[in-house]
Amino acid sequence: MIVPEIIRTLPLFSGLTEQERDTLLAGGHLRSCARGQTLFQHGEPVAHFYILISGTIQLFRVNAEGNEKTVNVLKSGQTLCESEIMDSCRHHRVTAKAVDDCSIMEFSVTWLKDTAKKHTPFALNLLSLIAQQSHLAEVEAEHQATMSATQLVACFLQRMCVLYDFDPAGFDLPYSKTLIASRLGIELETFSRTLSKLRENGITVKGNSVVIHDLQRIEDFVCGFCSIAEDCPTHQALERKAENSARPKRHSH
Amino acid sequence: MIVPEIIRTLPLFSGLTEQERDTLLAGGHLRSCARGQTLFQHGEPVAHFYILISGTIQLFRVNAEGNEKTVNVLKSGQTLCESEIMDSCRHHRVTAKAVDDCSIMEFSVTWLKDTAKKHTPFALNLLSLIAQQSHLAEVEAEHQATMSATQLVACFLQRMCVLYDFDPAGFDLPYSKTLIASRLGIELETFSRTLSKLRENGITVKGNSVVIHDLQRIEDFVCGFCSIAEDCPTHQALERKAENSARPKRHSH
DNA sequence: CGACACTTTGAAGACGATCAACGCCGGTGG
DNA sequence: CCACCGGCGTTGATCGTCTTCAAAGTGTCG
Repeated sequence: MIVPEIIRTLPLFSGLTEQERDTLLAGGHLRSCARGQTLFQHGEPVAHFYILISGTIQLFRVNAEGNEKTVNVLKSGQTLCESEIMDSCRHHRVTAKAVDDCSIMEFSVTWLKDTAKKHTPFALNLLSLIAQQSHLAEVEAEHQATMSATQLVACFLQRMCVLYDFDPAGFDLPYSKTLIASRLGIELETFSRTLSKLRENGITVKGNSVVIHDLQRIEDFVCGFCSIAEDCPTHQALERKAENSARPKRHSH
Repeated sequence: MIVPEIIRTLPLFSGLTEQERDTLLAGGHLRSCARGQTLFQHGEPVAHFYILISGTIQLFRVNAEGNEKTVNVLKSGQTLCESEIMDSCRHHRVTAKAVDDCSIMEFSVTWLKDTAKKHTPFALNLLSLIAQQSHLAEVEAEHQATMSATQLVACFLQRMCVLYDFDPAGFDLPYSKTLIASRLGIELETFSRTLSKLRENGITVKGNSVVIHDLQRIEDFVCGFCSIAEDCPTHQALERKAENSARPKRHSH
C-alpha cells in the first residue's frame, strides 16, 4: 500500500519505526467522500477512526430549531472521532460532512483501541493530541464568553495563518464566509459587518482575499482579551512568522 | 501511607491491582491549601500533577483589563494539570486558587509521564479522562455560542445535580453566586436577573437554596438548544435520577 | 452597632440577532 | 445570446438581550 505523504509526517506516529507504522497503517483503508456527502451523522453508532488525507470536513450539530452550529472545520492531517472512541462514546456527537472532495483513511474502532494498548508511544501521542484539542476547546469557550464578534473574527484570521501556514500579508480564505460565521457562532450578517470594523484595525478583506497589515496591532486587539499571552501556541507561531518575514527571503516567486 | 477513600474509587486507577495503585500513590504526597491561597499561577512553570482530595478549587485567567474569567471550579476527586503535562506545556495556562480549605495529593510531572508510559491501563484511563474533558469543553463552547444567559444558568443547575449528586427537588449552591456567574462568563447582575426568569420556568432560587420543580420542563428548555440529546451524559444521569426518585426510597432520613 | 462582602434592583447604552431588500455571480435553459 | 434562477454576501432598520454604572438591600462577624 502507498502511504500518503501527509500521514508519514503525522505526530501521531512519531516514536514508532517506519516498519511498525506501515504495519499499523495496513489495518486501515483509503476511501473518498465527495463534496456535500455525509461521512457520518449525529446519533449513528461510532464505527471508525478517520485521518483526513485531503479536502475539508465540517463537523456540526443541528438543534431543535433546525439551526446548524459548526463545531469544527478540519483540514488534511487532522483526525476524526479519536475523542469519542477513547471516551467509549457509542454514538456520534456530531455530523461530519465533506465541504470539498475528500480522501480519508478509515480504521476500525478496535484498531485505535488496540494500537493505543499495544504501542505506548502511540498512546502518548494520542494523549498529547487529545490534550491539545481539549485546551483549544477550553480557550474557545473562554473566547466565546469574553470576546466581541469583531475580536472573534480577528482571532480566527490569525489562527488561520498558523493552521494553514498562510502569509499574513496576503492569503485567501480556505472556505466560505457562511461556514466561517457558523464556525464562530455568529450570524453571517454580523460577520460581514465585523469586516468593515476590522478595516479600521488593519485587516482588509475583499472577497476571499485577506491582508493583515499590522500583525502586532491585531495581536494587541485580540490578545489583550485573549490573555493567554506568552504561552499561547498561536502567539508563538505568529512571532516566528514575523521573525521570518523580517529577514530577506531566499526564494521569491 | 493512608490512601484517602476518594482516591480508591477514582476511575483513573481502575484496571490496576491495589498493590500497583498503592505503590504508585506512594510517589506523591499530601498537602493542604488554605482558603484563598494560590496553588499555582498563570505563567509559572508546570511542576506537579494534583488530585483534589477535599475542598473546592477555582481555575481562572486574568486578562489585560484585569477581569477574571473562571475557567473551571473543581471538587474532590478531580485532577489538575494532566492536560498541560501530557501536552508538554511548560507553563501554567491558568491560576488555581482554593475557594475552601483544600487537601490535595501532589505528584511530580515525571511521575505522571512515567506512570502513563509504564502502566497501559493508567494511560488508557488518562486518555479517557482527557477525552471527556475535551468533550465537555467543546459542549461548553457551543453553549456559550448558542444559549441565552437564562439557559446557561438552567443548564448549570442541572449539571450541578449530576456532578455533586444533589437531589433536584432541593439543594444548596456549593459556592457563591459571584463565582458561578464568573464560571458561566456572565455578569453577576445578569445572573441575578436570570433567577427571576427561571422562576417562571419552574426553578426557585432563594439565597443559596435551589428547588427544581419540573425537571422535564427544564430539560426541554435547555436541551432544545443543547441538541446533545440522548448521548449527553448529563441527560442520561438526570434520567437515572428521575427513575430513582420515582421509586419509593429505601432509607429516608 | 458598624464594617464589609455579597447580592439585588433600576436605568441607560452597546452589541448582536433578525427580517427584509438588494447586488453579484455562475449556471441553465430557452 | 439573453433571461432567469439560486447560492452567496452586503447593507439597512428594528428589536431583544446583556453589560455597565449607580444605588440600595441583606447578611455575617467583629
